[in-house]
Amino acid sequence: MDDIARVRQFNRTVTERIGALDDGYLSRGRPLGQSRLLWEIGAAGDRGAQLRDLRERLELDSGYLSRQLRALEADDLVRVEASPGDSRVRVARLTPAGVAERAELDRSSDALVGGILDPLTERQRERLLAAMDEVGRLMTASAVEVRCVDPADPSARTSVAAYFAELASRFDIGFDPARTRPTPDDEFREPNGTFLVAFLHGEPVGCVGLKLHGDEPAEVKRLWVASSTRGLGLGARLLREVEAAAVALGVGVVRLDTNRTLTEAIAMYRSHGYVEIPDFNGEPYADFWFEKRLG
Amino acid sequence: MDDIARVRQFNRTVTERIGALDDGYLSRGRPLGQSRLLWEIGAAGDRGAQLRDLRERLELDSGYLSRQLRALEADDLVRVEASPGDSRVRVARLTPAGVAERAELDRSSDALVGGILDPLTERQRERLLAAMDEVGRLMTASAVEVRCVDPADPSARTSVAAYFAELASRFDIGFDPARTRPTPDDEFREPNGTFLVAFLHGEPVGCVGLKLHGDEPAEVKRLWVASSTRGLGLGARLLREVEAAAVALGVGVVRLDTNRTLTEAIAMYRSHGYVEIPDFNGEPYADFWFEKRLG
DNA sequence: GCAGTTCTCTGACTAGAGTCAGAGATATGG
DNA sequence: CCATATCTCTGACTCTAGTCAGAGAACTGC
Repeated sequence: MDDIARVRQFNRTVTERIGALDDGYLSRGRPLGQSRLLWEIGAAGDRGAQLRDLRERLELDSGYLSRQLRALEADDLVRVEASPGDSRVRVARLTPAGVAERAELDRSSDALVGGILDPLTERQRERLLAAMDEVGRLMTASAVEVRCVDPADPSARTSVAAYFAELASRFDIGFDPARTRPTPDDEFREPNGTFLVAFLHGEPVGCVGLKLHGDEPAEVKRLWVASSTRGLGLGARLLREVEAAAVALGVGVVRLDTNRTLTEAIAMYRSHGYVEIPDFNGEPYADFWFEKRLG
Repeated sequence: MDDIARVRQFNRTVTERIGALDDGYLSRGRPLGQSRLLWEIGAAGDRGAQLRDLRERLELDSGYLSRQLRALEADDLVRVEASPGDSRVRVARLTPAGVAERAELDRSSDALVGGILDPLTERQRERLLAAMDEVGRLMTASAVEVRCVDPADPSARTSVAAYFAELASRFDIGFDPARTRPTPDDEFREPNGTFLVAFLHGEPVGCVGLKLHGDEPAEVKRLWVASSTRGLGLGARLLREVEAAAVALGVGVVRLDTNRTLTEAIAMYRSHGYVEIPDFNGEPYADFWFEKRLG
């Protein structure tokens, strides 16, 4: 059976069994959309959910959301009030009856999950859960999109800020961005370089910069992966993509520096064909320097 | 994270990514239901699909199906004709345009699957596919339902017939049901015994019989698993369930006989606590006899 | 304080999915 | 051949989901 047929087969089996999980919501005699909304509002807890957040998260039309909320209010499950700060914004909260109803939804969904797990032996269950984790992880990995982005773009800014914060927490000597060798935005822009950001559901979850040095080897910098997406092979993917971008810009050799506390990164560089070289840039926070010949 | 949360997490990730596969059908500007129907009719090939089969397989209302077909006929994708044998029954076939359209649907669905697989490395892809196979297999296993059934029920009859056919093809000396020790239906009925059938999507895919012998050990017979559902642990499950049924009927010890060519079965008996004993029943086709003390 | 923007709501739609009752044609068992 | 069952079709519905335009209140920057 070829790859595509295997995915299709998976699709059939899974939608049939997992689709039943939605029935748990339907079984409470409420349209699916309203149940989902109820669940989502409850997830926000006591401080309530702002309507605009709900709209964005569930991708609902504003008129549609409004009507759904009205229906839930009519059943006394939800109360919608103006936000204290900005009274254009409205906030939805569950009533006690709504909280109870949501708990009930949870219970019937749990029961359906139980219907999948219960017929299995302990060992089968463990294997199923492990395989589910693997599928989830790899499908998430494949949902990540890497795009070339201007270094002044908000997504690049937040990525670099997160990168610096990460360094500050990992380096045994702390990290002060002012002490590192500065890289103006322009050096990460073509034709001087490039900057890639990885997005998952529209949120930046990783980045990498490339800085050209004329005929000298180019430099890979700011390689960062959000802690929420570790273990998806995203670091390696960013490295591959930045190398491809370098090749496209006519680069033959890339270099980078790294700190001794970033052990996974060091291992990754080594396993991707990077070889250690002497200090080439005098970066104060670096302990190791690597180089790779491309193509 | 507990088991249920893991399943939920899987559900979220998978429905989001896999749900996109349905969009491939929608993208052809036709309602999803009609595309699915088109696909299903095409799967039946040249001899066409009987409407009643389609109705059952897709669980459609007869009026609804009729209308959908009319729409497909209007687009000249499908032709519906009376069945030659029984002209109440009607048969749907794809026109050449329908065949082309179905191929197009396949292609756009392939492209979406590619969108999941392509961003991954070769190794990740292999791990994803293997995990998908595992999830599919175990979810199928958990969808199997084992029920106590009357031995004269059609599901029991077809199971036993398949069991005999299997023996005939596996035994090196062939198998003639007339030569084996006969077991009248009544001996598989309470209070003389019981008969369990495993169902998957309503179809029998396995069975096992239990025959009491008063104070003597009870006998497990007709343990069969359809070749389509091998590797799901269904044999072990039937064995567990028949043992539980035996205990419920007050049985303390069960026995069974088997043929030397059924090596997986023999291995399974051993690993489930069965110990070899001398011939206890003189069954002509048996080479090994086993016993297990229950509870 | 005014122009423009943001946020929510209402009203008026469309489309797909599915249900139900009953009619009409065709087979089957006695 | 007649009563009964099977199969498909039509007409008349309902519900959910979702879209679009525009009104009105509240905020923001100048």
